[in-house]
Amino acid sequence: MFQSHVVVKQKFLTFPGLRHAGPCGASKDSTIKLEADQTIYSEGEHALAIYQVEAGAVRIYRLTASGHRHILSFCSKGEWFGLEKGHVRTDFAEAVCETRIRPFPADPDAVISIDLLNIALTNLAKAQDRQLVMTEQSALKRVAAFVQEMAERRPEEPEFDMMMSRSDIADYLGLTIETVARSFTKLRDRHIIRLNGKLQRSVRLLDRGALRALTI
Amino acid sequence: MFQSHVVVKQKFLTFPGLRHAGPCGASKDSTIKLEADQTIYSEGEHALAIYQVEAGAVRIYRLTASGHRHILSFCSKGEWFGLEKGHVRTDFAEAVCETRIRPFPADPDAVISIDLLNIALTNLAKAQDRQLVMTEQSALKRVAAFVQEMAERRPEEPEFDMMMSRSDIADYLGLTIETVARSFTKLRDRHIIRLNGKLQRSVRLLDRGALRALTI
DNA sequence: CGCTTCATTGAGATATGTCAATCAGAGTGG
DNA sequence: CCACTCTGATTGACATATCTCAATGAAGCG
Repeated sequence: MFQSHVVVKQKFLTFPGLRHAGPCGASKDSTIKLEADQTIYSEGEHALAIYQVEAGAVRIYRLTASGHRHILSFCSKGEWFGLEKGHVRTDFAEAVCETRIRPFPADPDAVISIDLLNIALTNLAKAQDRQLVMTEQSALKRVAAFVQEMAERRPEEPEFDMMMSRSDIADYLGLTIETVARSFTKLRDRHIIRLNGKLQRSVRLLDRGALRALTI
Repeated sequence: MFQSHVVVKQKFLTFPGLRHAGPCGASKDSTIKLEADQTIYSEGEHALAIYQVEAGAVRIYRLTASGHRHILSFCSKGEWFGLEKGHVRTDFAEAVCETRIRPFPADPDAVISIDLLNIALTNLAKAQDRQLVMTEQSALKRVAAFVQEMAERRPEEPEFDMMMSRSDIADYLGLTIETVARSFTKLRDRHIIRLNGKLQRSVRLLDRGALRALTI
């Protein structure tokens, strides 16, 4: 058992984000710029920092013993990741696309102002919501829930870019790439969404009601 | 944004567990005795307390809009539940069998000693582990993972009682009762477990290695 | 133009859901 | 004691959704 503040001090003894001090590394405002697929941290590493996404998206995943990748969550602007129970990373974090993140905080004293409990509870709530989505048997519903989740992150924009590949989505929803593609096709054929762009990752919502109906 | 300690004080203004002050209610050592299936709290209620299980087991679940029950977690001896992000319950908590729980803490000053962050992170880690189990496509593997989870809670005992019904297990693993029963039969036929008792809820592990192999 | 990558589509195999019947144990009442 | 019922678990037969394997399509790039 340990107290929150003790944990904090243990976690942030050293300046986080050192591995990113390359050409794509931290600028003087302490944000870190990442290219697509660049690793932020890996399983087994010492957990030195938590991060907040400033732009782009991050995937948090684990590798099963059988070598399958399971994506636990996607984090986009404003969301926090990297808060762990122990001092060792249990998962991997990578940029989905060109991304900017902020390690937080470098200063052990400043960290007291971060509400770690709130971050943990927010992530817990999301993990629980996802559990419900995963047990929805229908692949179409899972994909619909995913689109809904992505759409909610940009409530104002009529069209948005999902950024992640079909493979990412499949590993997130526990489906195969083919089933994900078929589900997107169904949503398109039912005039619920329109897909645009080279990689069909740009989504325009045509029928929010129908989408929402699928997620319930 | 709020600080942990502020949350604590808001959460515990009143003495928790008032609804349990019946014949099965709190004794003077503040533990609460519950019969099987007795409700601890329900969705929509004001969150007044967190709880620790002293004996028995508790199921935490949600009801989907379509009326399906999804069990988020089972909590057994020593485990904490009822810590929520907001002030309103988002799920239901019920005793699986005859159960004893301790509301914690009644005193706003004593609560400071509870490591809420640790509880939240423990629950988060469990929720994430479960995500991996849920996306294991094979029903047999999910049931094996469930048996493994139950067995780990009693590492010393050669035989243990699962307490929960096939229906509970199905709602936990995102399967049907029939598939759960078939999976248990397979585990029995492969001499991995032996099932005993009227309701076949008592499990004796015959081949831990084979069980573990299924969960990987 | 060939090559690569990512997405889509098709055909067949398989696991799980659905519906229905049966079984085992406990309790109840005659 | 025996028939009856009730509950929870199991088993069977069939339908179907998703996975698997394979082919095709579309866009970018050397």
